Amino acid sequence: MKHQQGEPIGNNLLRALRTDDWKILRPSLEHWSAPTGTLLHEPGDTVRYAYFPRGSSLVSYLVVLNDGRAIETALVGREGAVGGIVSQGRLPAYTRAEVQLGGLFFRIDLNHLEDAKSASLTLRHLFARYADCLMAQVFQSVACGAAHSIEQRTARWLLAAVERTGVDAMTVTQEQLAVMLGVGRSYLSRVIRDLRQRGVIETRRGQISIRKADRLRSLACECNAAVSHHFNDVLKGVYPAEHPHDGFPDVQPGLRE
Amino acid sequence: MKHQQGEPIGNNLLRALRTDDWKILRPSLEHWSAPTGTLLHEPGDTVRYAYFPRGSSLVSYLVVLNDGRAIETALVGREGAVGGIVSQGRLPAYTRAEVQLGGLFFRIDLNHLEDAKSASLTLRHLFARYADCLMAQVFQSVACGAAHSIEQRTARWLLAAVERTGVDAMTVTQEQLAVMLGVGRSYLSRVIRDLRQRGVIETRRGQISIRKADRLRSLACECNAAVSHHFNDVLKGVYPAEHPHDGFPDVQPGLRE
DNA sequence: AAATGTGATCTAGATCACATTT
DNA sequence: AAATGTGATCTAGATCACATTT
Repeated sequence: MKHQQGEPIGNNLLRALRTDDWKILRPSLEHWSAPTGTLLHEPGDTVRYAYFPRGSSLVSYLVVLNDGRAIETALVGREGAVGGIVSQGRLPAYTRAEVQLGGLFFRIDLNHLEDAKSASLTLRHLFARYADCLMAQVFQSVACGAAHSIEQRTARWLLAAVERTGVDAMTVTQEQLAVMLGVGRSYLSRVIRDLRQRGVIETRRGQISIRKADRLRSLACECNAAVSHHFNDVLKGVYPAEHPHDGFPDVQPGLRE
Repeated sequence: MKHQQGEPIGNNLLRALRTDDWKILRPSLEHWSAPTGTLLHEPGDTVRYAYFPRGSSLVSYLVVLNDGRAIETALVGREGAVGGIVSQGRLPAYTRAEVQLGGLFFRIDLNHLEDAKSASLTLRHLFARYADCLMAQVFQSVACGAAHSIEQRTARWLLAAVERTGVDAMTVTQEQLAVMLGVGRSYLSRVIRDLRQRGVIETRRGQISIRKADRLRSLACECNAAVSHHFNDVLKGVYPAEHPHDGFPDVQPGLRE
């Protein structure tokens, strides 16, 4: 909130910057937008930009296996950033990064980001803290996959998406979700049916809407809560809360076909 | 190799430092050792030190779930470091870090490490590159848990431990390994029996020895290879190779009760 | 045509219970 | 006593095959 003169930032990580750090970064931030399905980078690509999702924009990190399956490992929304965040500078990407829900972004050339990090210790530390939170999220996903049922993980995914975007209708086919979770489509279809029959969600072709977030929360595993707790320890106020938006518009309908 | 005058370092990440960066860090590195089972930090602890496993020392990162189970998310040996590596400075730990195979370490106060990072861009970048590789390892573990069988994951774990330590006999009970992988002890016992019957491993009470590493490699999933490939892209020469040691003694028997 | 639903069947892995080995 | 082995049984989830819906 510190550096807000009429310009809604729409990204909590950038909003958490000190005023002077924001001034360093601001000239290098480009306005950018992308529709659902856009690939930010593929495994092996040299990463040139960091992307900051704004408003309801959402990105998935995916590990692509030899057989072509792409398993999701983390979701990033307006609490964070994608691309060259953990590493410094331009490196080959390990993952695929795919826009899960289209919308607006800030984008920055990694050379500029590196310069900014060299210029400011506090800026560097903020990004390091975010990297720690992203790491925590991926750590938790390992444990989640090993320990929790498909119903729990499905509920977790839906909640994570809703919390980050502030949007309660996710545009995703059951097939896509099944691949991301690494489970069978046919079985997932039954899990989703059960959730629907209990009135927790609503479904349409290619879309799942949350009707009872609190019911979903009680069905989900502990994993989301554990991650958001770490965010609060390390980056207070960055993980999306109940009333999270800084006046940034939620919906970018044109980017969600 | 650059900065080696008779002192075997025993850690590939430190060995990859430029001579001048090594000179910055060396005075802050303390000799330290720990037996198998030592906890370096618990979830929520303020992390004060980074630890560099030397020789055959090996550390596990574990996520502790609400029900008390501790699922392993990454192994760290002489290719890396544990504690405050991704983050900067002292932060609450998200994971448990436990010594999986006792031995020697270098240890550094994180305040000193931060000072060194501030003093040297190249040192900072080396650690950032390592953080990227550690992240890749955890990413891959998410996909591995979702996609691969228990036999594949067991083979992967054994290989990862052998590659990092250079020791082909891991001191671990089947119960411990089952918990770390998040699988049933009883079922794992059968998987291990099958591997033994095929002559791939040998077992003793509380110990598993690798007899045919190449057979094990063909039974394991792709995940180890994918991670070591990324190490080679990003930190050439740091992931343990066939003849990895810089004259550092392999065995610290006193620390492995 | 792509997405979803669903019956039928299969199987990897979990769980229980208890014996055996170290 | 702790670790391991193993028979018996159960079940979450996978897979197949095909119908139905959008």
